[in-house]
Amino acid sequence: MTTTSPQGHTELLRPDGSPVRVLVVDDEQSITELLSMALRYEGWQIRSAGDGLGAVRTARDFRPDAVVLDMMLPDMDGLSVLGRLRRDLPDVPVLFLTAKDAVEDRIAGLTAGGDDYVTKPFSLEEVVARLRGLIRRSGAADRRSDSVLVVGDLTLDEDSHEVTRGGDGIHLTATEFELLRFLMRNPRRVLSKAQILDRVWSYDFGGQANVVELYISYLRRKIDAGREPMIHTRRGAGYLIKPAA
Amino acid sequence: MTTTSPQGHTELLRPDGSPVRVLVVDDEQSITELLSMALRYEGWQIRSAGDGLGAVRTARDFRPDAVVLDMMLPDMDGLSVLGRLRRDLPDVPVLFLTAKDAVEDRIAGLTAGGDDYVTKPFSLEEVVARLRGLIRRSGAADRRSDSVLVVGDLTLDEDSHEVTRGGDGIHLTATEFELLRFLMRNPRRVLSKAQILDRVWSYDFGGQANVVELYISYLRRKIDAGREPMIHTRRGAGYLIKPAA
DNA sequence: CCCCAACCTGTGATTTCTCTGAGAAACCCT
DNA sequence: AGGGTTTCTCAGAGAAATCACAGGTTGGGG
Repeated sequence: MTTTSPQGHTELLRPDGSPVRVLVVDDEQSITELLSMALRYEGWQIRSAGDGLGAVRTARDFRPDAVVLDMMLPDMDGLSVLGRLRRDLPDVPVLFLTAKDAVEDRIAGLTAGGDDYVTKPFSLEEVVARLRGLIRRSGAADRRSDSVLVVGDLTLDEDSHEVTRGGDGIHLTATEFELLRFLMRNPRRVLSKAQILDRVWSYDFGGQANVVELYISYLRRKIDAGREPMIHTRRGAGYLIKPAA
Repeated sequence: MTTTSPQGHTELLRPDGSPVRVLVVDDEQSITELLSMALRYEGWQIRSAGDGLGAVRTARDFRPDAVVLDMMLPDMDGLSVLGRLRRDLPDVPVLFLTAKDAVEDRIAGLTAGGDDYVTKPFSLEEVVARLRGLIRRSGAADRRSDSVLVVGDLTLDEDSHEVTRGGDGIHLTATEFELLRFLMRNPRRVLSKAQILDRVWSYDFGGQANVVELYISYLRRKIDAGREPMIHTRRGAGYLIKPAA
């Protein structure tokens, strides 16, 4: 089952129609706050914990549909937390947060059970997309919602990373793909450059705000090239995407 | 009967449509957890036990369609467990886990009856593949789903390990075969290097993640050589296989 | 109708990611 | 033990992606 969220895109719901529940675990409060805010915006119900013990305790009565778990916690290591979580909630999917330069071998085995991970610093779009994927595949959401976004004759497949316009395949880079996904998840809505920067670029991006203009330019070249444009500028406000019609 | 699993590939179901049940027996908890996670992800229902007695007791009321049994248990030796299991469930197929240097001839005798074994450290793809084979042949799954994966003009036979492209036979090494099988069981899906490493390489592999790149390179040489490529790189995301069309 | 802020986009430096050759070590079969 | 095969590390070449910068363009308020 899906319904329309305050943000305008379809959201996942549990079989009984109640919102999806996500537990966020990180010791840096700025991170839990950032994530909580972003995930609530998805229409999900969020709880957070700052350490492993709190996570296990919270999970027990909150019974989340998914967990976002930092691998680096003050009191226990990520794997122990995982083990304890799994004792109470054997099927809950977990999205791990790891440091970019963290030893790769810590990652080993984490995705084996269908779990997933993102490296810090992450972009919110990436976290949300992966979480949606995990929840979708775990069956916690009752609709086997498919992974394809459609706006007009433009399609974007989140599984295969395939993008087509009018049937023609279009190759996008990773950043272009995320930007387009964000636009397509919010069709007909004006998104400011600040919003785009906050969602699509990682939270520690320190560069020039005009990367957004640049990447919009790239996208137009690939998506609107010689066709009825779908990406529109609202001067002073931001950008929006809508069907060419 | 088959249906589409959360992962997108077809899964085995019992004649009455209920999920396949598998009992996992190992004294190392990290192993039972790893296996439970991976096998649940196949859509199967999993119970685990840490010793022979627990295994026999659990089997009695769980009535699994297959058992994964470590030969090295603290309380009894593998053969006794097997004997007791067979008293309650005469036909259940068993996948033995053995140490690499275990006495081969003993195993050989065991597998004569249709059982199978893998050596530790194993790869999850291998365990899953063997289990699928056992369950398929035992008739617990109602469709004798055939053992050939097909993507475009590429075929891979899980029983005979035969691989062909456009009718031509292709010789693959064991690792190449497992990698290709994993790709073909997830066609049109981007699989990250981490996912591939977690599924195709053994759980204790501590090496460089670029073995994946290397083996993709080998596969391309053998499968895509001079033809329309089927293996594609999604830079920054992973690899996927799809029909050349 | 003019001007300026906002926006667009070409260029190229830098960084990141991927591919693959060469060779060492392990393995296997006889 | 010996030769062929397989697995894997290492490292360099090459390709692709990201981004800063800057000059050009546009649109709308005054």
